[in-house]
Amino acid sequence: MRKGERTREAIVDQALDLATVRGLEALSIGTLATETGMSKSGLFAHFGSKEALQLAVLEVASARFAAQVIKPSRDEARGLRRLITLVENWMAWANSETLSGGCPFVAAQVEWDDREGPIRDYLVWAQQTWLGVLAAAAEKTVAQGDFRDDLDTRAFAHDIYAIALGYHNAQRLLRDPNGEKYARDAFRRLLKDAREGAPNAVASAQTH
Amino acid sequence: MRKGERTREAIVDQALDLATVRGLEALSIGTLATETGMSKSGLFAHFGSKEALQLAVLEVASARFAAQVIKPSRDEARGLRRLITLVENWMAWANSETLSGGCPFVAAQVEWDDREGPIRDYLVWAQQTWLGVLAAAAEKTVAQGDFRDDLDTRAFAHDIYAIALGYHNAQRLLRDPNGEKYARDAFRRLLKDAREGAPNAVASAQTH
DNA sequence: GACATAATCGAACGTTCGTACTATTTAACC
DNA sequence: GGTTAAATAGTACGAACGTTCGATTATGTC
Repeated sequence: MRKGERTREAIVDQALDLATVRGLEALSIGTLATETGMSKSGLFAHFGSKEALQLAVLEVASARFAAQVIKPSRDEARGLRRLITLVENWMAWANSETLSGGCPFVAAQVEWDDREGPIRDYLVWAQQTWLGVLAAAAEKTVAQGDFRDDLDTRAFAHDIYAIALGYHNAQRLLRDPNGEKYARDAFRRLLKDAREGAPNAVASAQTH
Repeated sequence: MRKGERTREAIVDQALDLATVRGLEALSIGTLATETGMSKSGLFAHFGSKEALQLAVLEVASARFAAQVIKPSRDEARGLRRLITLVENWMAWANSETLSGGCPFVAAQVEWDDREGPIRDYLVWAQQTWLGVLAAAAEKTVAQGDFRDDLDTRAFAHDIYAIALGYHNAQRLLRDPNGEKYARDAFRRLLKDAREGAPNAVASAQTH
């Protein structure tokens, strides 16, 4: 029972790598078997279906995202500080060298936005969860008086997500050297707008 | 020579429809043949390769984009008016019922951002062109004094694109009823920021 | 209407796909 | 170390993939 889990993990790791580059659907059991040095059937036995393999890939991607983006942000004080760290970590994640093909969720979300089933459901759930984390951080920032209190935090989270999508596109497709600058400027503007009229607006502006 | 062109167009039209839903790579000659009531080989003869078919699909998508988004904007006065119309038309395009699977470029861009070849090249060119159109409209708006003259119009175009990506995601994947509102608000903020300190800032604000 | 050519079809190619089954090897436990 | 179960390999499957080729039908032209 031990060996199986280890190889399964190794398979999924490699599968994630392959999926970020080629896409989650183009991920094939045959090439994955060759890449891992296993037989097709031996590899297949770990999952039972391609869909289960794809879900396993998304799950390990979620775990990595949580470990690299969300978890380290807990070192920062709740509120604005943590919110900024979340975005900072997110940008690093999208550019991570361990994800040779960019953020796996961005690719999968576009791939599955017109299909029904458990994969799509998982993607929606994952993104809603992530937007919830961002919105919660914004909520806390409002409570601390660093954002104005009529801020629509769901909209705010959506806007951050849009910035990240633009960043991903500029980096991955256009290879625009200004991509990072554009994203940072957009985020700064978003923060400024959220701060406008906040109780601590002046003090907050001083620390930045 | 006439009949061939007609059927070819019909094929590509149907192919575009299929590609927006399933993706440009998942577009298969077999299913496309069934869907059009043709034989696989008869259909194939029109293109000579799958890649040529995919390029043909992108070309017709470009033509439609030009016809539905860019061309009608020429009825509007150059500058801010036209810029707003461009974005307005773009949002309508992304939601167009003729594109049952959303904007074909968004899907293809994510699909090909990690692959080399003529398809990727075309996608980059198409997007650069579109960003150029947006930037040119912004440039004109600056020249007319409706935007501040230190505005980075390339960055501005990028930001609009990011908003559109967020809009597409909210509509297609999340099916968020607030998606449109979020996008419009973000665009309004972007305009406001570009207007800040512009020569005609007050007059411009009055017309909105 | 005959002729040339364009358009389409039918059948088959070799691969790869996901999956199913049965062996065989390997690892875990007493 | 032998036994049992887990893990992997082997083989095969039907279907779909893009592509080729030769035959056949439809079209446009004189």
